[in-house]
Amino acid sequence: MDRRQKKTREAIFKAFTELLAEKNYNQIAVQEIIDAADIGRTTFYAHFETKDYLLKALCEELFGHIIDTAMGSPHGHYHYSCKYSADSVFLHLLKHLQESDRNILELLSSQNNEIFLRYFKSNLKKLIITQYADKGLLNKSSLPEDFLINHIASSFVETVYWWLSRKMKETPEEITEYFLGTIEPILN
Amino acid sequence: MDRRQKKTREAIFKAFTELLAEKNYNQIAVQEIIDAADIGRTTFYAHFETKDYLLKALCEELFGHIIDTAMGSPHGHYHYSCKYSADSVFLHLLKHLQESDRNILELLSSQNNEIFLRYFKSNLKKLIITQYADKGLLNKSSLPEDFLINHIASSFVETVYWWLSRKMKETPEEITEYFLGTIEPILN
DNA sequence: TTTTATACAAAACAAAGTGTTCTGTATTCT
DNA sequence: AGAATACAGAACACTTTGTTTTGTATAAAA
Repeated sequence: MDRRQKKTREAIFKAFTELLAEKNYNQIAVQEIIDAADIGRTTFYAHFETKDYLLKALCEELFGHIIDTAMGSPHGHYHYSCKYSADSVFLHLLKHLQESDRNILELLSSQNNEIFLRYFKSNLKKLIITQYADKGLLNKSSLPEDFLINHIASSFVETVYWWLSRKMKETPEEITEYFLGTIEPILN
Repeated sequence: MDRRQKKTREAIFKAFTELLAEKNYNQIAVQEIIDAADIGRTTFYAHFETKDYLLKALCEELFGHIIDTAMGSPHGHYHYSCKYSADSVFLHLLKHLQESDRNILELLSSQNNEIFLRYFKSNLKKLIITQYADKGLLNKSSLPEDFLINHIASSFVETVYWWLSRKMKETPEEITEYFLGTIEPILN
């Protein structure tokens, strides 16, 4: 990709992210993004058809990346049991969120959190399928498999939401414990 | 309240609800609502300062009413045990949703479902507090009480969401069973 | 280096939507 | 019957959107 394209794309993302952190999505004008990114009006529309497409692109970058890395090399070189590895992915995910260079947590705590939590959840399902469903960990329960997948994904996202709404007073380890405390009783 | 006010307020709600069922909230222009409600431009702004306030008012009417009736006379004349009564409230809630004259389910299944699910959840917490927290049913668990309240409310809303996304193939009784299957193991 | 392609900036544009103000009419409440 | 007020209609200034045009600068290819 052209260097110029990369630069302006990054500038747009950066400006958009900063605006999202401080005000409502609906109340952000395209012109504001353009001004903050310091680019020409034409340039913006050359990159993104509309504000909604920009949002979509941003979310795909943010969550696609996070989930992929969490799935890719989830637990180093150690040999965990199947179940422990499934559970520990969530701890790693929380740590990834904290350490992320991009301010995902800022977006998830902003006024626009519902938007991002929704994207987060939909991307998370893939991970749940890999970590639980494909390993046959959801068969013990009498509940339907896709109901459980939805439930686990929702519970994790809502746990993160609760964590953020309390200003992240707890450590990732504690949050993981809380989360697993709601999931493990169902699966056994 | 003036009859004229009631009429136009109803006309606006009706038009808005129908529009919400078929297209995205962000893409609904105030003018469209005005045209659909067949009222004057001035009249709309006399009733609602902005589209967001209209949404808020609609949600308060919809969910405030549903939750209140579910809390008010939850289980007829029978004498249930404390726990059973707490659980059965959710079955009643689902039935209320189905039977509602207003098309709440249509809104919850629409493109705008996140908006309404969020309102649903926030109103639901009051009910959870009444039915679980105030009865001391959340003390057995080692998890923090407000974490559990959030978790139960979220789980119910997400269960409803899952139900709707599957076109409500299951009965309210089955859905209640699924939902309680995710909650009861935690509380014991 | 030269050539070619293209990403960009700037300005102007029509179109649509927003929220307010004014005047006159119709309805409701007392 | 009279006073109050909710409403309709039109006009208004204003903001935002998305497109078009023209010219320049920069990157990739020869």
